[in-house]
Amino acid sequence: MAVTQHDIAKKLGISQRLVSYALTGHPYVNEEMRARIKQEAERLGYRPSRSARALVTGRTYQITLCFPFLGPSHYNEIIRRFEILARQTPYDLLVCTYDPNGKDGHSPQFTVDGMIFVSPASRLAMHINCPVVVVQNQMTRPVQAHEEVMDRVQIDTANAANAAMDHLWDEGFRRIAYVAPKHMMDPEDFRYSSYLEKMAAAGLPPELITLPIPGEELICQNAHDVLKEHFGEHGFPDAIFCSNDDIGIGAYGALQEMGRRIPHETAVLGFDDFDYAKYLTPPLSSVSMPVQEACRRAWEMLMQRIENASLPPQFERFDAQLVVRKSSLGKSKQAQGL
Amino acid sequence: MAVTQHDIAKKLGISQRLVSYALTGHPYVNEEMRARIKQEAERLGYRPSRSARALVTGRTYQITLCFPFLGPSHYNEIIRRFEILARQTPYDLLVCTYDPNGKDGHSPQFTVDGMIFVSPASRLAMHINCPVVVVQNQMTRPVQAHEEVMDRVQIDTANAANAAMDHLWDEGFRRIAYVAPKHMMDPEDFRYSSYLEKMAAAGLPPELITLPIPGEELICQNAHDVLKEHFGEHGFPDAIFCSNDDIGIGAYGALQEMGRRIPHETAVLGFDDFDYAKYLTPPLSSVSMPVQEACRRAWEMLMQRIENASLPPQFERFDAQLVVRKSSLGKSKQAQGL
DNA sequence: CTGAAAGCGCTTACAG
DNA sequence: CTGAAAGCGCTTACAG
Repeated sequence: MAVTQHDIAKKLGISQRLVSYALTGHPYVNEEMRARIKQEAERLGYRPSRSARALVTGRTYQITLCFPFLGPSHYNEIIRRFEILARQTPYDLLVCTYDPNGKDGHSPQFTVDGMIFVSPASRLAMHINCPVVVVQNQMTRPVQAHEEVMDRVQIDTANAANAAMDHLWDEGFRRIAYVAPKHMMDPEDFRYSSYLEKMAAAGLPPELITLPIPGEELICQNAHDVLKEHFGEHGFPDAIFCSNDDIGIGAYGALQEMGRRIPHETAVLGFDDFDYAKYLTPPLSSVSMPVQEACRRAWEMLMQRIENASLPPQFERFDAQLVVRKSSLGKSKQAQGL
Repeated sequence: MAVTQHDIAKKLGISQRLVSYALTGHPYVNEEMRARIKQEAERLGYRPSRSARALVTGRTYQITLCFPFLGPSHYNEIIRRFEILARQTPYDLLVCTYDPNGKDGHSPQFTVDGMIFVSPASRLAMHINCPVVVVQNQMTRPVQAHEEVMDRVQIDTANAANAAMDHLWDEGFRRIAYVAPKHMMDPEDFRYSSYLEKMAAAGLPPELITLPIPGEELICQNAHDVLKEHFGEHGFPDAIFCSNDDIGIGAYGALQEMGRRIPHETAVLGFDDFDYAKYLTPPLSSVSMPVQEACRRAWEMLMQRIENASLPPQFERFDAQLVVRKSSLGKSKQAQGL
């Protein structure tokens, strides 16, 4: 099968241990010998067995990145950021999905050096007995006991979500709909709660448009289909607050196909501020997430936790921020050509 | 440290081997004992060491998915598809980037059961001594000797790329620009060669707009910035042929900000047909890639190669297909309101 | 500096 | 059915 250190040693008439020392940079090897060994390793096409190394060192040099599902551009950006970070370290990156509602059924079965959970998985992460960092949106509920002992990077969405609803209101929109997949119609989520509160305060009925939980189908397509049907049955809202930008794009498509102009007839506001938002026609208002900073900090926390398991819980918050673009401007600002 | 099979055995007063048999489903264990062992394993929070298992079985149950870089929505869809496939098997998915020009410097150092290279990496993949499948676009050059012995899923882009250029021409556009990152300005790439040939046949000078090779910056933003500058200096082409849809979105942004209407004043045609294409304003013409089928087939090939290393080289081709939408319609069709 | 060896946590033939 | 054991490919203390 594969070439081992033993093969190299035999070829060179030396001990296997010397090969190991030479290859891992142990100082007790003279440089001439090290060079010969490395050359022979290369010649034979030697590749170290990560399993064997991991077994003896207790380190896999693998980090698992866990999402509730894949698809959203926002997650794509997160994977991209973590890959850039991982590339600068000896760690490799595993990507997997978990069932956020499953107890721990879908959670990765095997050992890695650390895990990063994106989003609501704090319940799941609790059962993992390796270094874990959770990147999650701030919730309306107080921090739970099991969360307080975890390393967490929190994105504060409360202000931004409130600002988004205030903005839509101030722009003069009254019939405002909220669109989200089923699992995000959650009173603990600030998007949802901000929406409900604002509408309740105004004495207006909420208009909730629920999408299926993302599976194999595409989120933007789900959104497009459901919204077209909704508009056909109930007519058009003045504004649509989307729980992410993928839904926002679906809304753009639905409105456009039905001849409805954005924002003149129906305004759209997204969430996550993905890369494309500012280049859409019209540019999509959204809530910007500090992805790069959050990922960098999460990675740093994880590295420190791996170094030192007894570190006190680490915590850092970053603010999400409303970004107003043309897609959510009311009649007065539109007239000003803003 | 972590709980081992030995710990479970000691607690139950049985041998470690019995624990192993019980957990891996070996028939030589009576069901009552198996249940007791499984229960105790659960109670202790046992998780098998993948390193130890891999060391003895020679299987890591890990597959590495390699991209030249991350970022494009098209790659996001590919990751998503492979994750869905992997989830139905015992395999985990690693995601990494490689330097397509490096000899093998950046290639993953460690052993996995198989690798999937997306895009041009055939040179690199050649040096890997584990099962490899390459998913690549058809090239203008003949298949090379080292490629013929590899398992390959090929996307045939020749017809679609020609059809795209013919379409732009037939719609009446004459000043057509081609936009691509530097490494894709490659005569072996059918997008580029189709473009050059069509322009040459028409006796028109090519208008090549070169983007930097994707790094940490975003592709759509690079495209946006470079295009704005180009338009400012050289004015607007009649149509823009983009080597992927991320660039297409950047073009939308640049044109929109400069007050140029699509397609009335400048048409845009993308490549990859990402999820958002049909929901953009106007819907983006593109070339649709059979991502789901290609990924499914690549995964199947890899599983078969792992089962049987002596299988003859596997090969399958899928066709890319031009999808005409509103963004590339010429004046006559626009007038018809199509 | 180097040889002979223990051991990481598993799987799996080999005897009983 | 089960006990005692070999061995996967490494790293690393322990003697010399």
